[in-house]
Amino acid sequence: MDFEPMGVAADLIILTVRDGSLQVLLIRRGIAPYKGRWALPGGFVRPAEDLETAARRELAEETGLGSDRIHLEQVATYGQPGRDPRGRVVSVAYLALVPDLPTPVAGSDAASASWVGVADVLGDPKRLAFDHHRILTDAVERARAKLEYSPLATAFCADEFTISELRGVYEAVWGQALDPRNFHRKVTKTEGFVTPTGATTTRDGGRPAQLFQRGTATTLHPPLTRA
Amino acid sequence: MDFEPMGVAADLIILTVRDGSLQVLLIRRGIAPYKGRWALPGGFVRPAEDLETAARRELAEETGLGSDRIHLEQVATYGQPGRDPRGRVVSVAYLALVPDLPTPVAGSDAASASWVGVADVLGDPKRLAFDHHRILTDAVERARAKLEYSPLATAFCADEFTISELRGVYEAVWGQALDPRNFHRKVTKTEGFVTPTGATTTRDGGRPAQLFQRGTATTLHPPLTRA
DNA sequence: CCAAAAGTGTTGGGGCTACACCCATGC
DNA sequence: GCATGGGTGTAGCCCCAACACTTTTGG
Repeated sequence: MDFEPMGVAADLIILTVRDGSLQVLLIRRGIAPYKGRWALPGGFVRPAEDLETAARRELAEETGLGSDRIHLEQVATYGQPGRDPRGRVVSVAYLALVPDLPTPVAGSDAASASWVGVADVLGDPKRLAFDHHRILTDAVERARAKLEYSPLATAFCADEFTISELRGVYEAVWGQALDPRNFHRKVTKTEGFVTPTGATTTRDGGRPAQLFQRGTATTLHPPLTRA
Repeated sequence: MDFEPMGVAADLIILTVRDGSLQVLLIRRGIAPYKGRWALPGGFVRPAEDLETAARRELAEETGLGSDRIHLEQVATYGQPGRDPRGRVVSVAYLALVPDLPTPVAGSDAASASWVGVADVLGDPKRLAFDHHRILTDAVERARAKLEYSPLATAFCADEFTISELRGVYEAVWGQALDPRNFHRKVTKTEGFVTPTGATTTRDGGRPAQLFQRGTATTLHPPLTRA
């Protein structure tokens, strides 16, 4: 075997919807390089550890969540020579979608981790360390695209949610208002997207709304459409 | 920096359409492990080399094509401990789509490289070395999905092609017959999918067919649909 | 002339957008 | 009662699958 050894890291793009906007969990770097700049959480993959296991471990460290039920998927791998000034590091990016957490960034080991609006970060290419702006761009586009043809938006919701809360997720991620009536019909008619629990809530005001859980579908036929 | 060094490889899934079926380029391994078994072509990323550059280099070695004009995209990264018995190797998989090459597997350095029907290989999970069956499965599904919403099918065609040749690509990749008349209308009406060259050919028999080139679109609105 | 493939026209049905309208709650 | 959001009905439009039909070649 004749290869140059490299560092392999798992970096996380942890997205949530809070206060009607899409937000990403960032940490402020305490050490060089890029000391004081914002960065995506992440760390090196351990010798006997699977890539996804490493990503779940980092996720648990950052959010304090036993992360089995959190949606996590690989996005892409970034390996430009020079992307990390300390040496040759290849980074595998994982996208995590989490519900609005009651405890904001609990057991985090990073001194300062916080939720930041995605629109703000994407608007300033110099805000993030390394090539993390590029990674975030790719991950957010992946999330936006997947809302169209998968039931993934439910990953942003609590166990039980109303249709209008689900619509709020779409509106935050896509940055676009949707017709509440047509959205309601489309979601409830699509086989396996959501299943009613029988309960209702008035937490959104107005007439009581039915509560739903995630369904069993993995793809949406037909898809929802942006713009 | 406190990390365990790992080998990073770029593996290739090179697909083409020949004789009406989707085929993949495989090499027969001359050395252990998995000696004598079929495998995807690939190799280690060099110290100062970008991941995609490594993939293009391997592609050129296997196909003999100056590969600038070949479609190449990253699919996913595989890093299970134990996936390579020789040590910890993380493999970044790249999907390449090539036209039916006049010279079958020219400048290949591997003793025996050949085109194999994808359906055959996918039907037998033990045919390929390492976790390459899994990698191939993922890459083929990616290709099938992308034909729906991108003009990527043209990557399988020569510089000039007829609509029915393009339809043949769809039928081979999706394993499904399409209506020639509706397909023709859909493709030619979709802005930027194909542009007519003005020339015609009778190489497919029957009435002369117009020749087309790839257009400039990157996504198809509306998409073509399977099943 | 006939076979074969290219390409156009047409029609009926399904789904979707846009909006009118009614329902059930809190205050 | 009135504001607020939940949910249903429906009309018109567009798209699209299905298929009849015409065109242009080779043999």
